[in-house]
Amino acid sequence: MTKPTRPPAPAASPRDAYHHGALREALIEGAEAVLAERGLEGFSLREVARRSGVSPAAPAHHFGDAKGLLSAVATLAFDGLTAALEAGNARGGDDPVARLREQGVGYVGFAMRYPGRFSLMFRCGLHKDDALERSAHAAFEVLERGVRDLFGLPQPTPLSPAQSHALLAIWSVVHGFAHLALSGQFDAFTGAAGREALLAQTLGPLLEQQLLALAKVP
Amino acid sequence: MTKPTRPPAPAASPRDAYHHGALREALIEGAEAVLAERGLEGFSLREVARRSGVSPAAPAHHFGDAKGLLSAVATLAFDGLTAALEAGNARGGDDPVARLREQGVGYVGFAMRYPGRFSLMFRCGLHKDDALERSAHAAFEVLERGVRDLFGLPQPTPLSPAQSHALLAIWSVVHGFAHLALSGQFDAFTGAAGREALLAQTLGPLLEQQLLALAKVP
DNA sequence: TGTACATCAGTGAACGCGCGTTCACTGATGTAC
DNA sequence: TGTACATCAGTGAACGCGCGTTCACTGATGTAC
Repeated sequence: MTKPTRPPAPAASPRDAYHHGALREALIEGAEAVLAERGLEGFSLREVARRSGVSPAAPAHHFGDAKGLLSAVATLAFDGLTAALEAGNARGGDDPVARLREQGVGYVGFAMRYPGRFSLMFRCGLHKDDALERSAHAAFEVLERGVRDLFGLPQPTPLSPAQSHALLAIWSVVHGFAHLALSGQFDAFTGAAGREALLAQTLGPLLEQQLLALAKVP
Repeated sequence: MTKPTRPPAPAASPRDAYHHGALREALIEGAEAVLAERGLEGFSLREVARRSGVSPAAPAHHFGDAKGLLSAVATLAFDGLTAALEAGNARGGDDPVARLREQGVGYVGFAMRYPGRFSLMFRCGLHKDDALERSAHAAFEVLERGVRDLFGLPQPTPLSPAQSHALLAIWSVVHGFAHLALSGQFDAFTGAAGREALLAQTLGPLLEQQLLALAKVP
């Protein structure tokens, strides 16, 4: 969420039918539940309203249309991704390679824990308001900072072409890995170990290997 | 398509309303048009029937349900991807790095030329019949053969763990690049040059750099 | 070669359903005095 | 502190629409004789 507008607490009393107080939060929560359970295909404003216990017209009244609600969810999702990347950074300690590797593990871990949010974030056709752009940019910046650390590059210095390619390569590899893992393409590789093991046993070493190789580009 | 069942030629005469002769092909073509224009969200059997000039019940009658039709489209799409990878191989000449790089360019090029097909291929919830699995496996095998060439590894030899990771990394990086490019995430980088320039100016060098680095893993 | 018949691919009108949207309304809240 | 009133967030019944599916049908094709 962009503004920390904390409503006066969502009173559960049935007499608060009007002026819900936390309708926005309730609708976002409902939308996430629908996305998680039915995916974007099965998403509808009426279903969100049903889960949130409000009238069928409430979501459109509050958010304008489905895109508006989905954009709000995507904004929160980007904030969650940023947090996951920061947590990876922290896990990585002082080694720039380990920090970036753990960022990648955090990226894919986020995607696997919240497939609904993840599929939404990179979907075309959202509203792309300021809040969404800002949250998306914040996530990207964490990744870029990690790459700068890898190359020992201070903030204002522009990345060299090869370094820019390395940045896009790292983003692409974690994004593609997440997408392929979610669509079940790796199930043949992992077998009974399950998708959870992918992160520790496959993605970690894979990224380590790639980052060590890329760290040497000019 | 899995079987080369060539129907006796789709006569255009309006008296051939019954026993269309090429209903399967017409429906697949219609489905691709709908996917390209409206995406998977806007897909419906009725719309496909409308475009194909057949009755609303025809698609379901022939394919069982939407999944059946989409699986047929996905199967053809995997065949197209295989062809794109093979074409890349041919462009690459004798250099294993160049061959694999051009496979990657072919992969992303296919995704950008046919976004509807691409988004469909890695969607969960298709029918996963034998034909689909075979076509998907064929595409993967071209990529795996390219990686074997990179490492100079003959067919029966199993890949080392690091080499398997390299295979997954290459698949992930092209897949993620395609997905991010299609969702417009790279537009900020390319600016006016457009997405077409991404392939030659960014993806090629990016893959070259990554492949040279990966070629050295044990 | 010609006739009778079973098959089954595809029709098209009708169905019930869930959807987004409309619209007159209700009632809690905030402000003016 | 108390009253009157404007505002507007949210209601809920109703709408028209496109959807997948149903079902009795039609007519081209293939086989039997």
